[in-house]
Amino acid sequence: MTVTLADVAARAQVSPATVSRVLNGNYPVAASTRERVLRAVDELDYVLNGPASALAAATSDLVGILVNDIADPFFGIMASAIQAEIGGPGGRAGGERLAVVCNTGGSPERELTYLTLLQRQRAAAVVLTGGAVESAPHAAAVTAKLRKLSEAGTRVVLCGRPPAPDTQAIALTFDNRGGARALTAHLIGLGHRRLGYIAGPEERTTTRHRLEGHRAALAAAGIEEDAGRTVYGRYDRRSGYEATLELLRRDPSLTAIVAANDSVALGACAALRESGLSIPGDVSVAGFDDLPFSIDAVPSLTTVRLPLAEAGARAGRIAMGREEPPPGGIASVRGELMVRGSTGVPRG
Amino acid sequence: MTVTLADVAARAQVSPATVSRVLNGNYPVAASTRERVLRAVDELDYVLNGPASALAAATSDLVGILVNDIADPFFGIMASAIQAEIGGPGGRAGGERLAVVCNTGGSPERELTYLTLLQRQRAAAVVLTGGAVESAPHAAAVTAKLRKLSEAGTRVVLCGRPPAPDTQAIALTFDNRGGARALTAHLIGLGHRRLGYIAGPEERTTTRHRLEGHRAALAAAGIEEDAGRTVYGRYDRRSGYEATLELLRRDPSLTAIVAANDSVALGACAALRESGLSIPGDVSVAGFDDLPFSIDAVPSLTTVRLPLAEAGARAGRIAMGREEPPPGGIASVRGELMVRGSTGVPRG
DNA sequence: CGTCGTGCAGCAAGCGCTTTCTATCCAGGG
DNA sequence: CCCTGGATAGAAAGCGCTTGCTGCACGACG
Repeated sequence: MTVTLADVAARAQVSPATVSRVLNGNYPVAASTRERVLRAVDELDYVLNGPASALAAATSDLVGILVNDIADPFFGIMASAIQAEIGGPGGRAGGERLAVVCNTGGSPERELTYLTLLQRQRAAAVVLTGGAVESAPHAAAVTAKLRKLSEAGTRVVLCGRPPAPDTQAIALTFDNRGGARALTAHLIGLGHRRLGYIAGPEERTTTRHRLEGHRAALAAAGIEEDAGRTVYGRYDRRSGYEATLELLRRDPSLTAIVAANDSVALGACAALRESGLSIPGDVSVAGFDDLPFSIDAVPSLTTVRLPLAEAGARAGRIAMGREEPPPGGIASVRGELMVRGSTGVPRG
Repeated sequence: MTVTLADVAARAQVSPATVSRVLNGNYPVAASTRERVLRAVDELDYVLNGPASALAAATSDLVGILVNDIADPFFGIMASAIQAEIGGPGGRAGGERLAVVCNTGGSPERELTYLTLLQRQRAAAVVLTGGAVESAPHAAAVTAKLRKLSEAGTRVVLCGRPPAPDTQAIALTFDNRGGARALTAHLIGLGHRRLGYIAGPEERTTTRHRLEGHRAALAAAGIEEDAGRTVYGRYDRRSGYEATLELLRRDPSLTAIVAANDSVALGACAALRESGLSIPGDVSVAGFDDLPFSIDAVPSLTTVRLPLAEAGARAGRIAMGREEPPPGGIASVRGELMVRGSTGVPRG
């Protein structure tokens, strides 16, 4: 029924071994023979059996990209960049690889299961993007998995995710702490003293680091911390909307709101507007990430730009062994403060 | 080095066959035996060799999801919904499948290559999302590929993509024509007579259908068509920005701009604002898709909501054989007109 | 003119798993 | 007490491909 290597060999009047070598091109084959084989492949419309060759060669051309939320452009942009470098089809010539993105939905179990699935497929490389969940048992499980993957020859790269100690994994981390600190410092410099903070989900590294940066800036300015001014939520618009209402209820005198990311900030803007407050006249708002839509918000969003595409591309290249990993296997990628219309001097 | 089925068998003191059966759970195995095997699996930290089992069983648990642009939430949302149904890890219990999304970047070649790669992996199912490129040779190539995939037992589902005749593929198409028509009709009803249209890339089915709907509404209202009022671009913000400037140059008296999608509409809004025109006071703007950020635009965007998540979920279920395909293998999914702040009565 | 090196092609042994067919065991039934 | 059959477990034959090694020309060299 299905065409196999042997069929091609028969048609080209050569041995299966020769066909295999023509297809893999890593062994001398006479030009005339090669041509004959190629013609046969074409005529029979032959497609290599992936599992069979992966089994025989003990390697596969699968590369996994794990993301927390594929519907979020933050991950989409990184995934897109990573994948462009992996080659996927159409990358640079040679070794066609199947770059696949796996959506964990932020769930530790799914993350682990995907890792197992990729291990099962003997993936050539795996790139994990975005923040990690901080629960100790989960972290340990992931570490163990990553170690095992490395041992099996799978290259592991972390992109926008903190390093995994005791692991061979290369890490490209975002300087969330520094970015957040600069952002809040900017607000403080403008004169703000009562700032609300809308954090992401607890137990996420990204959430913690950004919050720490925010608090560091506060502390540096001698502003005492008020636990009531921090609300945890998710990394989406809705969360920003609700959290803002809550913050306003707790303290109507807030003059600025710092959001965990741009989507959250957009939700915050919506809530403020509906509450009859102007931005930045009554309340300044700041986001994080600088996703494409942020510049289109009205007023446009002050935020911290993360070089998502660049970092992704680099991670992809490292995963393919086309770029030297950073010294020590760890590199920190800085964000850039983008001051725009949504932040201003506080009223009165 | 690596643990194999045989190792597990040895440790559990059973035959490899039994281990396989325990793992696949489709053959009676005594409870005590099962337990012993499972313990051995655990102790040895055994991970099934995917390629090997795919080869032996002649099926794999890979499911491919093709998208045009993974950084675009339009696709992200669909992909996410599809994948949630595929199961991926964490779906419903049983057969864990590796749902992978492949980013074609809108390129026909990459689409084809990915299809081949998936065929090579003997994928269990493939879901193609979004519009197709209309070039005849490409369409023929895709059709041939899809047919071959079906023959090989891969289930093929099209989501938000026109049907592929002469193919077994199930199609869930969006009624782009109808939605676009309703949208433009709404504008006409408001009193607009001079409307600009920013289309997507030419040669895309989605582009053509939306444009056809727009023109149908125009024709129905007896408004003569002016080719100069249509500009082609890409499906992104930038394109909307530039196209708007171009439209304004060609005819400063436009009272409305209909965009190919929401991102384009956002770009249009930015261009209008910078040109000193108010929305919808001077010019009304409408988008398409109703992506999450559209409601946050200021003013919020009038658009056509496409049930991306619902359609994706359904496509996913059909791909898994968990839902009956629609009669005839084709279903049309309607959009819903969302009238919001960005459209209004044209100025005097 | 014999021999060795080189360049290509083929042989055959797996890769690790699934699955058909067969063997075994034990409970009942005749 | 022997036979039948249901319930489990095992033996072994591949699945389609890769690759180390062998085989065989042919030209060059001594």
